[in-house]
Amino acid sequence: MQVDTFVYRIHWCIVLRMSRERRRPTREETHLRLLRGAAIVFAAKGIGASTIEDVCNEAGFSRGAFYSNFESKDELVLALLDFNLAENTEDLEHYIETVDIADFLVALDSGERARTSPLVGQPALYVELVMHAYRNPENRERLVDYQRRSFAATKTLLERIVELEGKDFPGGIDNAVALILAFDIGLSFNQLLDPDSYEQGQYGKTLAILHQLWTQSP
Amino acid sequence: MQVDTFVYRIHWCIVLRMSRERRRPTREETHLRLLRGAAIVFAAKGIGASTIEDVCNEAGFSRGAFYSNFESKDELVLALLDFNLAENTEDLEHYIETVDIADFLVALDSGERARTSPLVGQPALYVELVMHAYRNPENRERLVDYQRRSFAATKTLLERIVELEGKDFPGGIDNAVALILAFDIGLSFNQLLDPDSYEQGQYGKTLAILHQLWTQSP
DNA sequence: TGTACATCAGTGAACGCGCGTTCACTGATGTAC
DNA sequence: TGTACATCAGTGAACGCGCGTTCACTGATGTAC
Repeated sequence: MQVDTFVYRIHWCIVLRMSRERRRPTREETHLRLLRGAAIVFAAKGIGASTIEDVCNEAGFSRGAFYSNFESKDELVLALLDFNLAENTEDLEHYIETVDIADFLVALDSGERARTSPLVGQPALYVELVMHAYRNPENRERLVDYQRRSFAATKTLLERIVELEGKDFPGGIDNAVALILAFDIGLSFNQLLDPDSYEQGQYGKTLAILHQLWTQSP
Repeated sequence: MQVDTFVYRIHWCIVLRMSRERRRPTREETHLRLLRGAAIVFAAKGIGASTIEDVCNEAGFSRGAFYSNFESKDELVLALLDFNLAENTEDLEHYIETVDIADFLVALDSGERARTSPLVGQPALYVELVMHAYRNPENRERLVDYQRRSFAATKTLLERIVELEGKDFPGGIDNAVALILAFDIGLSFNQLLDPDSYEQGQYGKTLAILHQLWTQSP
């Protein structure tokens, strides 16, 4: 690139922003709004029953805009999966590495939901994504990878607790991790249809009871 | 009905069976084969992605036959739900009332899967039916009813165990039931995508560990 | 800061396939004697 | 056990709506001077 070209570019970068205001979302914004729309619509109607038009209405774009940003409906699902899982794994791994274990256990006792949950607060979307991935090899591979990272992260947390208490889990740590993760998603799943049959904070409360049973065991 | 008519009917009931053999399944058989076909197809492809034709091919009938037996696709899903839940609840309730608790606990120790599971061996179908019911009021009502009956049946089982051991669950029995049921469906759910990461008999083994932790607790 | 032009993000009408549903028909089963 | 007829379960072609996808177009943004 020649120097004069470079100077022009800098020049216009500054000038254009002042002379012509953006009247259209950036490409990145459009992409993100479509993903957010998809998350909302998929959770509400299910992936299969959601139409591209539903997603576009939710995001405020036309169907043409959708196809300018995504290859197909399948690619949208994959993109949403990647987007959510990446965000969620980072978040979880960071939390688990930095949390103070004593604080964590106190929080459990107070019934606070632990941070092990996949896509916290969107169980219906998570179930949709899992069932879709169950039938789509590419999505499946990525979701399995995510599940194993969640497993590993949770295992790290338990290892830190084991170290603190100086006491092993009967049946092995992998079993304990599997129990915690399965209870987490299973409880969310059962609460989907019948939330009234469960208490607020039941997940944390139950884990606290299990923790107590374990620490008090001979 | 006049007596001579009655006599004729009896007469032909016997005679026809010998003179003309059935070349067509009875209406009841057709109905059942369509339901079985639906169970297989729905589990494999998901309810939304399954077509009436898929179900008919699986059952060996034409689409016309389907509409002679069911009002619509939605009615098929509802019928399948009712059929499976009725069978499953009865089965579970009967098992729980008659099982010998000592035998039950021994079986647990050996890693045998307990009989609390909804639609044992068809987790994908169960998840499909739940997500469909999540969005269809009529189906939802029936599935919630089923879940509460499962809950009650499992609670009966635990009450018998509590009586046997002479010891209460910390946190209350409802909590223990919720834990067991959530762990059950959650483990099946997590195993869907990644069966290799779990051992055979992990459900029973883990429940046995929990049982032991509980009985040994002070 | 302005202008001319190129590019390209987003529009919305149109296409066509697939699927749920219908319907005229066939031949098997039920009924009456 | 046989016959005549009515009924009705199941067939498969046809219909038409809805949805994924395409495409010619518009006007906003990027580029060069």
